[in-house]
Amino acid sequence: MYLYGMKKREAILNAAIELLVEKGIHNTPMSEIAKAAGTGMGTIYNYFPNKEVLINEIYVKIRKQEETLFLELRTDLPIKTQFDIYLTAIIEFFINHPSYFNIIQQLEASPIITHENKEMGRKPIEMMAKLVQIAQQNRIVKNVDIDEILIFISGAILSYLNRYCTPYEKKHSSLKNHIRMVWDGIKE
Amino acid sequence: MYLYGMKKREAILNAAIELLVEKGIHNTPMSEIAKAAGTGMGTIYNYFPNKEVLINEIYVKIRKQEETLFLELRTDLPIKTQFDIYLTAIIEFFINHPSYFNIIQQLEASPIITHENKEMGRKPIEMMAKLVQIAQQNRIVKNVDIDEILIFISGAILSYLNRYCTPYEKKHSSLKNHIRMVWDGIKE
Amino acid sequence: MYLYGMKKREAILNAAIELLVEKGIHNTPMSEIAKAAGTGMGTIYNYFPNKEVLINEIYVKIRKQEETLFLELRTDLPIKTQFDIYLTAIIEFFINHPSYFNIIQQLEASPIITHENKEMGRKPIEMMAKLVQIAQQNRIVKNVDIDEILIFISGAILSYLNRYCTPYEKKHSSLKNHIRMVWDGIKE
Amino acid sequence: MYLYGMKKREAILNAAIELLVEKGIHNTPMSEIAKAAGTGMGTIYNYFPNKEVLINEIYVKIRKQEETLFLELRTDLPIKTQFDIYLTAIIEFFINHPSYFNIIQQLEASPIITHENKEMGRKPIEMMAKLVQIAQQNRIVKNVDIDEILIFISGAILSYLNRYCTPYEKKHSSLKNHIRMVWDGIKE
DNA sequence: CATGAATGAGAATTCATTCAT
DNA sequence: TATGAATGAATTCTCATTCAT
Repeated sequence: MYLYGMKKREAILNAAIELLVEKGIHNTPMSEIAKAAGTGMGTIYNYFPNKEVLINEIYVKIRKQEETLFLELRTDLPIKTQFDIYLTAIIEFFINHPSYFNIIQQLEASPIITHENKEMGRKPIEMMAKLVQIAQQNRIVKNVDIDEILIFISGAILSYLNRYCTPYEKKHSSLKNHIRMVWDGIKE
Repeated sequence: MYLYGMKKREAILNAAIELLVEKGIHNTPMSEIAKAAGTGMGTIYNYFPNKEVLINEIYVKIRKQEETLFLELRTDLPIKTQFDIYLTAIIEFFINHPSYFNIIQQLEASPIITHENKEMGRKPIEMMAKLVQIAQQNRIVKNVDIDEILIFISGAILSYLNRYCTPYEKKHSSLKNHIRMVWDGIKE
Repeated sequence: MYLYGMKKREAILNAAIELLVEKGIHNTPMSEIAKAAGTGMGTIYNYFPNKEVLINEIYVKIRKQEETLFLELRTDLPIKTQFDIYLTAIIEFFINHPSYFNIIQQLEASPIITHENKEMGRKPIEMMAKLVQIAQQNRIVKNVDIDEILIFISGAILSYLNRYCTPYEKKHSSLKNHIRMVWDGIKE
Repeated sequence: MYLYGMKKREAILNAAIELLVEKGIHNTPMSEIAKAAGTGMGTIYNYFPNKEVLINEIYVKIRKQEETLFLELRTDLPIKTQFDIYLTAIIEFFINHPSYFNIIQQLEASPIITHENKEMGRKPIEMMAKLVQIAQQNRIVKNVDIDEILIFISGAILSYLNRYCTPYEKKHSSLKNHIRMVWDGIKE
């Protein structure tokens, strides 16, 4: 059956995600992932050749989900509105999956994730790139190198989530204020 | 000698920093740190009770240096100028010590650094907090919760450095543009 | 197999016993135990979480075997006869397993064995306690606090074995004489 | 001066004794002994070539003190009285120095103490041997191989002290009862 | 003689990965 | 396929001993 193993595979990935958040990559042995996933240790190796690949797949899995948030631009809406929608969506995505954010943070800094996958992880921003480009053409956004603008935006997203998703830090900043600051930063 | 051990201690910390950047925390055995520092393995344990403490001290060491950048506000200068100075200084500090930035990134996400030290690491931003407060009183900066503004600013700094200091990514964004965007984001 | 691991577990315990006698606890690395048991180092840790537990289990194993010597009193026999049987049995048990006695001696004085296990190690003497109690009721044994009598008896056993099982000391004292002295010591 | 170092030497031995009781031989590093003795680590090695020798000297030191208890027989007294005096003296010696007993117990089972020193440790019993011999000649004590009798006696002493000096065990057995049992055991 | 920092051999322990069942 | 016991290389950490001061 072409779906063979899909259940187990998912179970392993999900168990791994949970444990990675809880204990960090290097304190999460494969044996514990197996136990949490309800499989045997050897089974993991039927799906993933080694731990590195497993971790990379987690990274990719999250990035893929992130991508699905922005399949196409809503060209029928004003640019500013699209911008708001985009930022709100991505931030809410991680707020709803705080473990995803935690994992991404851990992995982004880790040498385990291949350069290739890290590059691929930046894809979701391409949609934003298009949006910014259009905005620049309409002279709504500063005429600055687009990469610089994207860096600026992603930094803002990151720092917001960083505070929001970190334990010990419970003050819920206003998302609207934050998005407004970002917009004011980039707008013409 | 009253400077007992300062030489060895420093040698160990510096060797560790270099290796941490090169290979990541968990691929850097204590034995290699010792070798790189030109000491015996046991010597490390004369200065640091275990690896965790050593790593934490590296984190603290960097944060302490960061702190020295902002001992006092230059109240004789216009706020906007102070703001530029501050941001430029912090960003240039890390640009001049790219390994420091790399380390901080690795460690900020790591469960090895104690909560206490992470808190302490946020001190440098307190100077900025004062500046923002004054700016708000003068209605130069948006009347938004000060924490939100600081998050916004630090996010911008982070993302800029992230691009700048990451290997594989050599396009040097314009610092001026970046700072301008930050300012436009927060200004009234 | 429902006997999972019994083979390896036993092999490890037995190898450890042999080495402990030969070289003492602190001169017996886990790696050597593994080699002697014909397993890999890691295997030991599949059965015993650490060295301390392994050592404790050896202690318990021996004490458990000792216990089986005295499952029930032979109430059909005269008390004095039972007394002889008991003492002879326990002394012969250790004479037949001189390494067990050596181990017990080493471990009894060691802070590695938990208080709980040490307590449990005194169980075998409880059978003797019953016997003494009956003897006292029949006014065959001195009317002295039973614990004192048991201490006296176990001391006698210990010292006999100590001489008998110690290397360098080959003079075989007469067991009968020894038991008679013990009896004379406690009899009314 | 011929007393050179006597102070330091004693300080080291005493500190070591204290620590050995508290933590066991193998959990007492030389560095801690030095600290407790108020000397530098290197100083220890001016008095004792290595740890083994230091430990052996502790053993010898205690045994020597034990010896001084019985410099000569009190031939003016009845044998039974001498016997009582002897046993009481030795038991009270260790009751007054419980750490000595603990050390002796630890060391007797340890391969660190040389065979030579262990043999020497049995000297104190020679006085008792003489006493027993005389008693046998007077047909007061059983005509059994003298070594067997000595083993019996020392076992009784040991077990009494064992209970008395062990932590967790606070019931104070009556010394008189114990000595009476020993006597009854050996008397004709 | 006194000191204690430096050393590195050696010990315990972990864990990714394999492979027989 | 699924399993998990077995494995040993790799890692952290300890501590007896040395030696320059």
